[in-house]
Amino acid sequence: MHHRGPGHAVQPGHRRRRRLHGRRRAMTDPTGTVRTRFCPSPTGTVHVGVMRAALYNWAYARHTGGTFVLRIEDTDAARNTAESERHLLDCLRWTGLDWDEGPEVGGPHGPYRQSERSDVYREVVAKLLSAGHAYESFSTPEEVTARRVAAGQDAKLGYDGADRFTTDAAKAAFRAEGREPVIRLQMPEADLSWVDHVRGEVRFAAGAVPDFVLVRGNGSPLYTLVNPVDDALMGITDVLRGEDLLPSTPRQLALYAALTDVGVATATPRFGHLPLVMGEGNKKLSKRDPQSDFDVYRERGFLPEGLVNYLALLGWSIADDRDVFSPEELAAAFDVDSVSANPARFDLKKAEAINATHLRALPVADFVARVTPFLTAAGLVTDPPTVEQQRVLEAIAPLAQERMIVLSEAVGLLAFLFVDEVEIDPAAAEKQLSGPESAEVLDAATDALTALDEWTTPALEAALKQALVEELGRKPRQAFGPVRVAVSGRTVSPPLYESMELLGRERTLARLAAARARTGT
RNA sequence: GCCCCCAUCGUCUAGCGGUCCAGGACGCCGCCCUUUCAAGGCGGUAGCACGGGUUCGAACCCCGUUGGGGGCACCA
Repeated sequence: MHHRGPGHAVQPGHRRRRRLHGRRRAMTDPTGTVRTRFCPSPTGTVHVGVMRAALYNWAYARHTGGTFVLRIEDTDAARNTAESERHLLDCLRWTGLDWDEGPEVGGPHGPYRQSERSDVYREVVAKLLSAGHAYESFSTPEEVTARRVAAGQDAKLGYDGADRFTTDAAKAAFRAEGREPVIRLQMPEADLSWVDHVRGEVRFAAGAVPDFVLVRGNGSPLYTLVNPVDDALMGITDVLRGEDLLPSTPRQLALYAALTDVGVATATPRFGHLPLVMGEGNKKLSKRDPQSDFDVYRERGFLPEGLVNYLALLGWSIADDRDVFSPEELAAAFDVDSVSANPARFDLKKAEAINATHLRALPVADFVARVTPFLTAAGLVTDPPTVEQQRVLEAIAPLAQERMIVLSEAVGLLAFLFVDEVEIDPAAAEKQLSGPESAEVLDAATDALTALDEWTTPALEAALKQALVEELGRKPRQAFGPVRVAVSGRTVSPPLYESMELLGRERTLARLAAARARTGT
């Protein structure tokens, strides 16, 4: 593979300018191989935007021959559950995003769950405090707001730095009245800027970001502390995350400078802020939106490689004339520096089209293996399938495969082959099984097929065409519509003759009779 | 309100100053194929938000306007 890790010569192309600007970085660039991370907070459903971020981190690590780290950010005990974490890991595995370090696989920088790292944070905070980068702050949120308002300012400006120089005596007095301080980082006086992988140089003016809280009054650490500390300790070189976190980057930069000063960090990672995944109506795809739940795609029978392909397309393209590719091709080609800065709307239609392409490209045996669990879950085939069920499945698979978008559709499309009596879709019956014309067609078909001695696809085709098209004079769509519905229960089915052959003479004739009875003539 | 990000077909994108009266994909429309529905093949529809610069030349660079989005917690 072509390695283009940081520190290497810049590649041709427009992204070069970002790298060149990078020369002006004030802080130390990471050196060595790329280390990316995915650090979800397991709080319930898995969001597609979050999985896209995981995918890009994985792909960048794989592309550069680097390391992909998984870390669980469960500092908010009230919102995180073991069940959610299991589910998250399961989603990652299903998607094929294997991690080199993290829960269940270990690694040299563990533990990889923040709930197990309290001692680490305590130690770091002590260093920050004694070096004067952080301080105890006794102001309550109400007091801060009151001060802003009194000064005629917008309360949204946030904390005002009033406690930076609280004396020991004053602290003692606050403690005496039962107050517990939060610990804040003292922000530097200089502008904070970085060269973003996706956006180029981004700059925040000095003073624009208030001293922020690192540790709660009750002593528990916050994300604002823990996330950069762990990135530093785990040697993360490239932080690729959603654009919604971009405004917090100045704080991280300031913290990194402090961490470097006290010897906890050796370098500041590069950042890449990925475009947001939008839902309908130009809004960030929220957790409330059913479209955002990663599970629904799995359950509908999206292929992992199909979903990976589509998710990768949300902000990136592999070439100007192609958009279908495998996870391996993604890993080989992916470069964060060519990720688009535009927000991307999740387009279900396109996701389905991409998935359908992958589905059709599957070797038949593979397709059968993947579709079987869906049929089993629906109670159509046993687990494992019987020899006969397997035979039918393998025979119909190539025909079914090319008319499906997701695996779950196999249930509706193939059910008729695995039951004695087919359940007829009312709308289909209304359309094809009512009136004397339908009765006539079904009668003619029944006669022709009863007389048929060879029950094969070519024989069935010849007999039906002869009886319905030639003798009855029906147009093909009028001739075969009723027969199709009678046999399969739907207006959409695998090819008719093949289906009838697989179904066998007895069940086919029984269904024609049953349908004939419904015509009401 | 303040800070930040973004701006090419309806959607996702290619485009990196001339090779662009802007390419691909999804969608949509039409035709072909055809036993339904698909698939497949062929063709079509549709876009550089606006205004100023810079330049011999701008979708591409700069500034502004407008529009959209995100963030402003003792959540992550």
